[in-house]
Amino acid sequence: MSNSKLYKGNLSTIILKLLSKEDKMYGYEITQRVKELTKGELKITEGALYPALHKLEADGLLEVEMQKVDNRLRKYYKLTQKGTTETVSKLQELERFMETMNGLMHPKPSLG
Amino acid sequence: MSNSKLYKGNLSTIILKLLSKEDKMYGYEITQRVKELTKGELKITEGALYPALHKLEADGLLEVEMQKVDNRLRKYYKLTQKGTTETVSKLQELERFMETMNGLMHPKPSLG
DNA sequence: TTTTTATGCATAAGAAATTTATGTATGTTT
DNA sequence: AAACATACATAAATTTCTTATGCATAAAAA
Repeated sequence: MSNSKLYKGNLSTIILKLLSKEDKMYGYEITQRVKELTKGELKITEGALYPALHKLEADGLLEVEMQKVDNRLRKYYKLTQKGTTETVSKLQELERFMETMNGLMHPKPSLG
Repeated sequence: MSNSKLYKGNLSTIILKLLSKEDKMYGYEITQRVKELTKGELKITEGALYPALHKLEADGLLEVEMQKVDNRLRKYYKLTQKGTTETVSKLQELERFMETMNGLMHPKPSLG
């Protein structure tokens, strides 16, 4: 991912989230979707994306289905059962992280 | 930092933010303050904190002032001019990141 | 009174995630 | 013919963090 180092550690969560509402996606599609959704703010690099996908597959969270379209090979990924479960917990973790960071950045003055 | 890998890349921003409203703080104090503010969610480890402080100092964002309290040595850090400027831009970057992540996690269905 | 916990700093080895730089290949646009 | 878009992949280097130590003083607990 370019643009910033802030996104570190969230790539797999982003991938899982996208797949949780799309049934199946291929790598290049993911990079484009993220670019769209973030209005160009977040650009996932291939060097980060593909190893991440491979790891998610190796961990049993994603499964692969090859498909040839227009003479180009696409590698479609979809969530496994385990992946679906993991996605829920990863998203909860992320929400919690966001709240925690928010609490740090905008602390309420204690009333004590 | 323990608990999660999500916080990666944000440690220096957290440090700068705390110092921006405190004039000066020492390392141990920072770990305790973060623990308080996050209700124990985020625990900064020394292995992460001290190298981060040293880097911020090396980059000219922080300056040091030693002080002996109760026979124990404290190393107080405070923002330099450059550090104050950097803090503003780092905080803006973080806000933007949070909004971007939010947009990814809770996309508004396009009306097109 | 000895051990644990708290305070306070520091570094070093290893792991994890990413950036940057490549490489291959096809198809479309300029 | 060259550049750009599509589509995958890997490898070296970098950054950042965890885990494991190490030193030192002081208070609390066993």
